Amino acid sequence: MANLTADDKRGWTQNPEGVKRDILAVAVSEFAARGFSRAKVDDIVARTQTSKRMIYYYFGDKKGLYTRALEAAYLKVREGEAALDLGHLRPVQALSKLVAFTFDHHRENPDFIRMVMIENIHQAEALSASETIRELNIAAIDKLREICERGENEGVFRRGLDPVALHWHISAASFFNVSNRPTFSTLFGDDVFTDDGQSRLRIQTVKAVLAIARADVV
Amino acid sequence: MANLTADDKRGWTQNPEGVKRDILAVAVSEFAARGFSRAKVDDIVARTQTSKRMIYYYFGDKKGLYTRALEAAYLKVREGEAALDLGHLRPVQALSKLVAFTFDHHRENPDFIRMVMIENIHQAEALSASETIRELNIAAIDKLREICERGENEGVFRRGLDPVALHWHISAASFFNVSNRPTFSTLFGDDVFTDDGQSRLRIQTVKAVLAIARADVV
DNA sequence: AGGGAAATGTTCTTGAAGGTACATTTGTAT
DNA sequence: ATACAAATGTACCTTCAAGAACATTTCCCT
Repeated sequence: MANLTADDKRGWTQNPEGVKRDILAVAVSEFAARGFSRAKVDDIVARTQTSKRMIYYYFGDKKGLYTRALEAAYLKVREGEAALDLGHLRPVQALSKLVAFTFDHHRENPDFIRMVMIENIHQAEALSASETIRELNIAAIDKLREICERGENEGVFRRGLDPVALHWHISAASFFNVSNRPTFSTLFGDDVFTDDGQSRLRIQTVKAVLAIARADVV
Repeated sequence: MANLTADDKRGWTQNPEGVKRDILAVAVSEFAARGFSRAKVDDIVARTQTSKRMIYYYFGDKKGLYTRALEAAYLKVREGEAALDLGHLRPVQALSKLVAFTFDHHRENPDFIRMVMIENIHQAEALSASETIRELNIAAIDKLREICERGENEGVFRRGLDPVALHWHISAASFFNVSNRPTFSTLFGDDVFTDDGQSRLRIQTVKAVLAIARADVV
């Protein structure tokens, strides 16, 4: 029963890649929803077309599956980011667009956010071990660094602007917006999470980041 | 062996309040460090002067202990905030001070931050059930609301400024700074977490929030 | 002083969940 | 067509950890 594409009249068909994809997709969703310990291998398998056996066959153990799921989540998100083209925009516009995009992109990928939350709870143990992910993120910041350089050269951004610090600010808002929604809305209501509220927050976040970057803001 | 204050020559002395405090303090630290499922009741008890029996006697079950630990963490942090006096400052200075204070205060209370992270992973289940905590937070935002009103009246802040949205921005930076340190430093290095880096981030965060609030920023 | 309630110590039970053993089928190379 | 490796199915085992049972001591009230 390990076939995802079609046929199964009798017995089963081998489909290693399909099985792996199937398991990984469910694992991301399950780990993201419940965290490492609360996610149960049996539950993951139940949402799969395959058997528990295959998880251990392909991923070794629960920890191995988790690590691969984390990588898969990063890969998917970074792929989405790669589509963004900012090269033709002036620095201020490019930065504004990057912030707004990141804000929306994080909103659209709650599973990714939650995987990162879980990693942080676990002191980034699995993340540290993954060379793959480190490379992905270096690429992610290069885009921002290029904008900073152009902005400085044109004199519209402060000199000595640190792209990493800027990335920190952009991430903080965009990440917190998703990660802390449960507690925040419980304590302060849902207003900032309505469409209008989110739209206001996005604008404010752009303004806040520009205030840090621009040379003409006191 | 359940005495925290002094004597134990033979047998033991009853000390209900001390025992509860002892358990709660360890529970906060343990839950914050490992999350709900990975925190083990036996481990908590091991760091305590009491026995497992007492946890179930006073807190019912693990979940009950967790809820009380969450409340304890909130209480402690909100107490620290209450010490902050802003009434005599002009709005811009008051807001600046509040932001800088929050930034530092979150840094100094990583256990609280981590408890909130865990709550968010768990969809704020325990938080929703706690009336106590809700009240604490309403009080927390009143201070900010008062600053906003004064600032609007003096014409230095925009009209229609939403204190909750402002709180969102302040929290986002201050919270993310602690919550995402493990993954962020793994991916982008420790620079922003050195004393100098943190000092720069704090200044930038103040500037960013002011840019949102002030009437004279484009 | 003594009796009942509150607090604490000690030991055991049990279920869930991660992981393994063993068996079988499918695909592929010669 | 056959033999071997890869892929999958099924059933079981083991351990860990939450919580309960049972026993004892301390405190307070009259």
